[in-house]
Amino acid sequence: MRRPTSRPPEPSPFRSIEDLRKRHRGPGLSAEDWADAALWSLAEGVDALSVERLARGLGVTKGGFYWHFKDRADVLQAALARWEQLATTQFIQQLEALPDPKQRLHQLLALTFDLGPHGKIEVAIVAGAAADPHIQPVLARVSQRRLDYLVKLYRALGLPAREARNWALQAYSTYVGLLHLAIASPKTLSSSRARADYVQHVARTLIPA
Amino acid sequence: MRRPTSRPPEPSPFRSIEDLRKRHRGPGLSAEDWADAALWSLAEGVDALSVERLARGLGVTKGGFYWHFKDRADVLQAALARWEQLATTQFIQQLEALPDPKQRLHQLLALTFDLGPHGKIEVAIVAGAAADPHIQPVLARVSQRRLDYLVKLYRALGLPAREARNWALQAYSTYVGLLHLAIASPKTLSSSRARADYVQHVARTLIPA
DNA sequence: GTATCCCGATACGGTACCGTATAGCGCCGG
DNA sequence: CCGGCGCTATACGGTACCGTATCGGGATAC
Repeated sequence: MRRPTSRPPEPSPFRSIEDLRKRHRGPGLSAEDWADAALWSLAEGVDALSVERLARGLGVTKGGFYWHFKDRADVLQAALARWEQLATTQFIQQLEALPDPKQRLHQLLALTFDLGPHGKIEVAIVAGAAADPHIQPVLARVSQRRLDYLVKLYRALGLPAREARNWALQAYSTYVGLLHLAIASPKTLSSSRARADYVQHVARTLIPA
Repeated sequence: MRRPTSRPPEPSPFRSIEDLRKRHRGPGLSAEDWADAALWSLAEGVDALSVERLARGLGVTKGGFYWHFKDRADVLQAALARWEQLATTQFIQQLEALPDPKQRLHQLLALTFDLGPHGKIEVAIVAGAAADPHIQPVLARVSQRRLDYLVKLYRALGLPAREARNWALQAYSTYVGLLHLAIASPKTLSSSRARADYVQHVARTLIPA
């Protein structure tokens, strides 16, 4: 690793348009290419993310890796930073577009319980790798932000602080449990019919009013 | 590994009284000693369970390990078999002692939400290592049995099959979510005051009648 | 008191990683 | 057109495991 010239402050997980332009002028891989590959590799488990395996997956040797990153923890952190962004800010901003709190809560359930394209990553990180020392602090921040947002939603429904906290905890726990079931009991809730039925049930019980 | 003489069929995780008597006649370690150590080591994560680390922890070298077990997967399976017993049969039998279904459900919540001495192992396996290839099949069986039992409980309350299934799924998801929070957000619900409050809330919302 | 069983010590070869060092190639700017 | 920048290939030494083989010693059983 020499990395003598320019690199942005690095917590920002998305590059600007200019950066995207400059990309791929040569056949070489950028730091973002490695970080992206690392993020997708994370879906196979944290242990699956190894420098040499990453390089093999990209069709190169690990030679260039240490030009971009200090070590394995460095690229892991970069990948997790991108996920953290996806998992909190971006997601919350989507919901903030809706006006009615109750509507937001419904939308929240519909969105989260219908695992999207990033679902595999979400499952792998939250339900599958929570105990990893590298994951844990990131997960702590993500959970906190999600819980805080849920509390805010329930408070907007008119609930007192303590009640809102309990509802938020329960709602988030239920969500995490669903992620867990994707691993522990994949055939349960495999049919979209059963899923829809379950979501409807959860929506009834998790929205107090 | 020679292991030429007696060893029981091995899925049975608990030894008989006679076996316990015969134990510790010499300073040597028995297969159960290794399996116990493996189970406790599991609380530190699945990767933490390695043959040589286990031996170091027991103050010996790995020399004798392969006399008892075929390989690492063998002792892991033995440890998980013991946990599977604790996590399903024994637990369910405790509850079956109570007569009233509703009472059972309350007791279930009180017991599970107050993580006992085996709580660390439960958290580590269910919330921390679900994705591990060795854990996954065990976890699938455990989840299935727990869910089946919950469905049975809710049906005993008079709910139709479909409803009971949804309630059972939600109840178990909420429980798994709590385990997850022990990792992802340890300081939340750290005070027994907040825990009790939350359990009470959950009891209210997870018991339909 | 001796044989046998149980189990630990030691040593070995193999795999999969890690991080470092160094040399080389294509491309782009001057 | 050429030097350096960006990136890669190769090679190396180190760590932590794995599973195997073999020797040895203490306890027990007879």
